[in-house]
Amino acid sequence: MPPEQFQQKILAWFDEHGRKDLPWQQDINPYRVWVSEIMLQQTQVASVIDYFNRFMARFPNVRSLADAELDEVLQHWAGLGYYARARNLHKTAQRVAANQGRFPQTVEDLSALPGIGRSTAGAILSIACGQSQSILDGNVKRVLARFHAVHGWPGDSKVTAQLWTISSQYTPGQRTGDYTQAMMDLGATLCTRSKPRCEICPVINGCQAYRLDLVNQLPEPKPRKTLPVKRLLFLVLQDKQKRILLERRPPAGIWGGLWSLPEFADRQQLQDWCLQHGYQLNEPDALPGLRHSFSHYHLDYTPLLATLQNPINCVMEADSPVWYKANDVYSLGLPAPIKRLLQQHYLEEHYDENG
DNA sequence: AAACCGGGGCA
DNA sequence: TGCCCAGGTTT
Repeated sequence: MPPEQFQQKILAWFDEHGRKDLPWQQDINPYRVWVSEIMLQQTQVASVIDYFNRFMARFPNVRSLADAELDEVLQHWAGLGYYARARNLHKTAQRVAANQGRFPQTVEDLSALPGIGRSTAGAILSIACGQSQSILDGNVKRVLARFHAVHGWPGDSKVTAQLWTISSQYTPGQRTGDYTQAMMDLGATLCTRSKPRCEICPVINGCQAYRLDLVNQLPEPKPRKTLPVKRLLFLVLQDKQKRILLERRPPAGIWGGLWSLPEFADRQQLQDWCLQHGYQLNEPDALPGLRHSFSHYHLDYTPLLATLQNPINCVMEADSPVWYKANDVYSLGLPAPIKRLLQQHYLEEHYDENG
């Protein structure tokens, strides 16, 4: 989609559906836009409104903010979090006040101020100063990553650079302030991280992620440095003939379709399961915990050893569990950690029998 | 329980 | 240059 058409659709959507009655969209000036942008970096629109109004009532202009005690600024920030930003706000107000209250009018000079980066500078200059400058906040990153089907994590420097290029290509020469607000609004309300409302998006026609059915895959998440850990219990349940209970796993997911030991998130789940199946167990012995690592997570599991007290009513249903003797287990194609666990178990059993 | 957010600060 | 951080909200 050519940039002119993209801009026209975005601006038409903004005219019809965009929010235009937010407090910082009234009496627009660099000071109000700056404060609102800093607040909006960390908090949703709905909660920022009250903070912004109270902040403006107490610090109506950059001079009043510069002259205030830091403690009072922090008090008005209390509850927003990221308190370093309130300190930066105060420091920057003092620098701007020292410049006769005039904000720098270039991205370079603006972003030299504490707490103002390239994107915030672009927002201030486009919204409050009528300049044609691009932004790239989290919302716009998501919109553009999807629109151009940009793979990779947007926080990666190469991906960020790519997205800045795209952002510049689409930024209009006219009505840039409205366009900036529209893009942030679109990302916040339609092109959301989960459950995006593509069916009412003004630029669905040109959206590559939509065309390729990648909307839910893009933007890609931050690569995990440490793999997540899942914890569960495996039940080694033995009957009086020393057979072990095995279940067939569901066809999808890890070890799909393989035989395995019954697994539980916790002991309560185990109890419920026993009740459901009419199994009466002695109190299970927990063996030392073990770890099995997959490419995408670590599985920390605790084997529980228990003995069945009551005889089994053998129900021959399609997905009923089976009881297997030691030797049969090995021919069954078990997941490696389960196989190891059972081998270990039988070795110990054997050892016990022989004293 | 973990991702997210834009910029600062440090190796 | 790249990594970690803050801290409240969302998923």
